[in-house]
Amino acid sequence: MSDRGAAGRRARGALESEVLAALWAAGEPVAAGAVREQLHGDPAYTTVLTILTRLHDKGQVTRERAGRAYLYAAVRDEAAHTAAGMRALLEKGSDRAAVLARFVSELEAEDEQVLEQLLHGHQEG
Amino acid sequence: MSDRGAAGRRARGALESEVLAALWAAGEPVAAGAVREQLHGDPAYTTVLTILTRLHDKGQVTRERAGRAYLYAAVRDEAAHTAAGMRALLEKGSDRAAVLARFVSELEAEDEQVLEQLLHGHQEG
DNA sequence: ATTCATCCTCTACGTCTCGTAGTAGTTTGG
DNA sequence: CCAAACTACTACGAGACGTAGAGGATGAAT
Repeated sequence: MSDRGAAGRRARGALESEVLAALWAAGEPVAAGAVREQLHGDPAYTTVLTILTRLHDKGQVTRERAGRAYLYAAVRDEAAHTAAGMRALLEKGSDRAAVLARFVSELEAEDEQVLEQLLHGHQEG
Repeated sequence: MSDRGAAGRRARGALESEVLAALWAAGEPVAAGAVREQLHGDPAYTTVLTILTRLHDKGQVTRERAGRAYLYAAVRDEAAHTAAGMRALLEKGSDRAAVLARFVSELEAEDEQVLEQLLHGHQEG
């Protein structure tokens, strides 16, 4: 019955994101059932399995046997995942410098400072 | 029949990207026919129109009347478009600092220098 | 070994977005 | 008014994803 209530079906990609988030939150390999418990809307067990299997097929998730069950883990943590997406976008463009310029120009001041510190720390080695 | 040859159908999103790229390359508002000429695979005129209309519906493209025709233009240039995508990813994450750390840690040295210069120039206020 | 409870695999369907394109309507120039 | 060019409307196929049931496999308990 999936009490997604009036929400109905999730948006495209939402469940995959939620599953990944659950994996990140767990911090260690977890079984499908455990993942399911972290999801909103109480999806069926098989639904979660399907998502985990698809993520596995796409290489975004690894799994290891633990007795009769599999324990799933995200290949990358959230930060790496997001950063990889950002780099993918950056590299798809034709003028990376221009993209970076735009990127920082609309970045929040706080993030900007974080960035600068990261760059300094990374360059003095 | 569109001789995309053995290539067959484009991947999801590919045509939209190509259309945007054509718009960026043009640099000024262009008619659908002109856009079409820049595309690979010789898609039908109406196909291009459909894509332009959809992009317009999504607010990614503007159009202005020019006699009987419309002239289309991308709302953002490529750099802004890509940068916006990157920022959207960044802001979706829960730990922006961590994401930025990952981002720069795997960035090419060249891009890293560009970034640092941009930050310096931008922070002198 | 048999049974039970889990967990997994296979299969399937609905929906949404996108690639692709035809047909009909509109506008403009001759 | 007619033809050419352009737009709008409509539609279909495919792929990804949300969702989930039926049935197979396997470890544990008896």
